[in-house]
Formats: sequence, C-alpha cells, structure tokens
Amino acid sequence: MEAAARVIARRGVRGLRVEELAAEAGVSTALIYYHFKDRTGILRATLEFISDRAERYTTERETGAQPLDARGELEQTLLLELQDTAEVRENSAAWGELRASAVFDPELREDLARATLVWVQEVAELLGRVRPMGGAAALAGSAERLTALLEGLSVRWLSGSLPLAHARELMAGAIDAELQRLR
Amino acid sequence: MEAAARVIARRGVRGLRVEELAAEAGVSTALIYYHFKDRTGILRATLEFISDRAERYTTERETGAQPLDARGELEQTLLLELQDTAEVRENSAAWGELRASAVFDPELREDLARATLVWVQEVAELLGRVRPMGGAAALAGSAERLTALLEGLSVRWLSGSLPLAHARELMAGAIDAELQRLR
DNA sequence: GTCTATATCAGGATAGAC
DNA sequence: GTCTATCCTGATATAGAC
Repeated sequence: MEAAARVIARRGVRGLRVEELAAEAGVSTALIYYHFKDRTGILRATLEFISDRAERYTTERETGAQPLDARGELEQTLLLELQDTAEVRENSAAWGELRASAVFDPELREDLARATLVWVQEVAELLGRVRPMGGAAALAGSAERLTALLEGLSVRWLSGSLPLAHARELMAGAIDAELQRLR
Repeated sequence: MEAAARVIARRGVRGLRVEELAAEAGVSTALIYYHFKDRTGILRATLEFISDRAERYTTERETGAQPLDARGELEQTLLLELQDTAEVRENSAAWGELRASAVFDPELREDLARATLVWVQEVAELLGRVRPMGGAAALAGSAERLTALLEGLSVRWLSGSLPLAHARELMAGAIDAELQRLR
C-alpha cells in the first residue's frame, strides 16, 4: 500500500502502471493481481490506506509536545495537509487524484463520498469545540467550506499555481473567517 | 474545439482518445494531427478555448435583463460556474481535469497558472467594486480563496460527493463571509 | 485539407510452473 | 504466494494517396 501511494502520487491514478507499482513494491505484476482483483481494487485499497494515514498524522501529536487548545487543534488539523513532507505530499496528491478521477469513473464515488463525510464531520467537531454555541448546521457548513477549500488550495499548490506558503496563509485566513462567522 | 471540450468533459484529459475526438468532430485522426502538433497541443488549445468561453458566459448578461449591482455581478460570476447546463458542466469538468493533470504533467502548468491569475484578478476587481475601501492585498486574498473554493466545490459536485444545490449554498455563504471580512 | 491504412508500442490481465 | 512469459487490445502518430 505504501508503494501504491507513492506511485499514485508520482503518476496519478490514470498514470498508474501496474508494472511500475510492482517494481516499486519489489514484486511481480502477477502478484499484484493475486492480491487485488484488478486496477480498481488497487485504487480502492489505496484510498482506504491514505484516509487512515491522514487520520493518523493529523490526530497524533508528538509525545512531549504540550497539548493544544481547541483552536490550535483545528489549525493543526487543516494546515498539516499543506506541508511539503513526503508523506503529506503523497497523501494530498493521491487524494486529489482519486477525487478527480471519480469525475470520470463512477467506481470509487461511494467510497470517496464516505471518506469525505468522515473528514467533514471531524472538522465540524473541532469547530464545535472552539464554538460550543455554534448550531450543528452552521458547523457542518463551515466544515464543508474549509475542507473543500483545502482541496482546492492543495491542487493549486501541487499543480504549480500557488506557492505553499501562500496556500497556508489563505487557509489560515479562511479558518479565521469561518470562526468569525460562527461567533 | 467544441468537440474537444465535450470529449474532455466526458472522459477527462487522461481519458481523451484522439480517435474519439476525431469522431466527435466528424473528421479523421490524421486531420487532428495536421492541425495540432500532438496531444499536448490539443490540450493547450482547449484550455484557451474554455477560458475564453467561461469569460464570455460569466460576463455577458442577457439583453433586456436589468443591470446587476456590484454584489449581484460578483454572485453571478461565481455561482454561474455551479450550474447543470451542458456548457458550464463541460467547462467545469474540463477545467478541473486540466488542473488535476497538471499535478502530474508539467507541460500545461504555465498556461494554467496564467489563466488562474486572470480569473483571480477578475474576481478581485468585482470584490473591489463591492468594497471600494478594501486594500489590494485583502481583495486578492479573498479572490484567491473564493476561486479556490469554487474549484473545490465544483469537483466535489462532479464527483458525486456534494449535491449541486448544496454547493451553491456553500459558495453563497463564502461570498458572504469574505465580504464581512472586507468590511 | 482530408482521407485510409498501418507501423509501432505500451500496458492490463492471465496461464501455468514452482 | 510468487514468478516468468506472453496474449491481446487499444492508442499515438505517421506515410502516402487524393
């Protein structure tokens, strides 16, 4: 699965060559087909893998780091997705591609919608901790906007239309605006 | 070019088959290669085509319609991109795909960054008409957020993670929040 | 400008041995 | 579980006639 995430981040979903994946994982193509029914099976498993991994690295804090307040948690969770480390870049690129390919291929749409919902709810929950009086609908709306914006900024960054630092500033500004709105 | 926009909207950039494009346009594949150097040439021309077309349909107002105020212009410009008409859907799908494919293929990055900048500046200008006292940097930031959000919402819509009506509500809410912020 | 025909090649998927 | 070898389809790009 790590190899799959790497290859998809490097070539895209539509550029994924099973042979390249096999080489990256150090096995034969036949073995890939032994473990996964077909290309789609590989993609489905990779989507789950990167969702879990993102969940992990946005949630975990280094041991010894002082605990963050609610707003800090929120900012961390969203801004951590805009970082130039191998793991995050891989995750962002692969997530964006799975999203983009679902426009033309319905097969992964359900899995993707489910994963999106989980993510939106997480962010809504964090927003709720900063604004305990915020209504559920308003929190959900803000969470949808913030996560959709993050996807938009992320692909602009990765496609070379927006420097990473600027993307981060814009994201921080949006968090600010949504919290104002929920006041 | 119309055929190219249709095919890219139907199959994606990576799913574009020159043969299918040729059939859609009612000509042979060889003729496509006579007019465009290669696949990339087709894509580059299509990007320009859809940029111009979007410029047109977000700017033009029906003859006889009463003129909109500044805020109405702004809302129209952004919300018109979230509509289920053939032309808009085609444009959104193709634009999103050109963006997504640039993550893995650098060839169109410059053209895309340029087209993005033009769009952001247009929106910043409209924002400036609603908030004449807004500083240039603040207006630019808001425009970047709004357009990036639109891209994010658009791909969620087209990939089946978000109903169109809801996407429109979220967009309207964001316009609201940004105008608050610029007050 | 436009076509038919085709060279050429890459990549998904599987057969069958170990 | 894992490999080697290969079938077969489908796609880009070009040659050459009209």
